[in-house]
Amino acid sequence: MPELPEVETVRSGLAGLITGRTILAVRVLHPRPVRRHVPGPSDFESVLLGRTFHEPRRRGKFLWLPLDDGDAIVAHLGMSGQFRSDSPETPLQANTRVVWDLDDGRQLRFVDQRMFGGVWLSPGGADLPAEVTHIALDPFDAGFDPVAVAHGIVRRHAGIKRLILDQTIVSGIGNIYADESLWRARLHYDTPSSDLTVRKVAGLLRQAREVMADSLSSGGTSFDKLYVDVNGESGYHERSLDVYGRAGLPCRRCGHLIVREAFANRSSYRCPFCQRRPGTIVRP
DNA sequence: CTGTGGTCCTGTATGC
DNA sequence: TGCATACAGGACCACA
Repeated sequence: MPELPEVETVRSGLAGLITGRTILAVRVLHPRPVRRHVPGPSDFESVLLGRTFHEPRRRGKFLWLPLDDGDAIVAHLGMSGQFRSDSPETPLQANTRVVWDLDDGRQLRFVDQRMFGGVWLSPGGADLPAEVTHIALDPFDAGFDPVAVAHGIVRRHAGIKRLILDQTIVSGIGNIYADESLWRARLHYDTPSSDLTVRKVAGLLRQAREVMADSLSSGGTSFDKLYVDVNGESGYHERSLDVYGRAGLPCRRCGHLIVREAFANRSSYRCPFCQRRPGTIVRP
């Protein structure tokens, strides 16, 4: 479940491991994770040889690894993707999909159980890959303007959670941080965006930035071995989540029991008191 | 253009 | 015990 804080943790970890390193060999162990590399798996193995990494970059949940000639390797972790740095003597982890041999004698490995993620070459993509241009700025970007984004959101007509999950409106937010942000802003996930004020939506976006910053400071959220950093270490932020995954447990604000509801093919968690369904009348 | 729902994947947990 | 089903969900795409 890598969202922005987890992807940023991976990016900064990669920065110290691959920046300035040259690729000596590439092995693709499963074709699916390179499905977006149109020339195919064997081309991916040959076309990268001899190129050198610059510092990895990120927008929302997309990563890219600029190369010294102006191209870039684009990477998305999907649901379960991991980058690992290992000695070549270390046996390959289960579900290892792509391996790069680097000129410092280490291996970079892309491991992905469910294979929703992938890696591919983006010609000329060092500055901003074409495959990432449709992704909106994330709340950590210096150019991110919560009020401007909020104006766009209140002009739309969908449930607020759907819109903050839309990576072309604001990027980096996934199911966990959407629920956490909505809890902090005391909003029901299905509140029609057109019923909200710009001020309220801008506040929600600032909450999203805060909750993701809190998570980033502790290395990202993880529940299991599906998200780990480049050294295989889990983050510990799950202890401080307020609603996500807490069905049946008391709301930390008011004590009402958190509920889990199906929404848009996924789960949503909310406090039935702090985050009432829009239009619900509550008598004192 | 906007909104909605289905699909891809595999490992783990749960139910009968 | 064993098999079947549900579930996890980010990005993309088809369709109304």
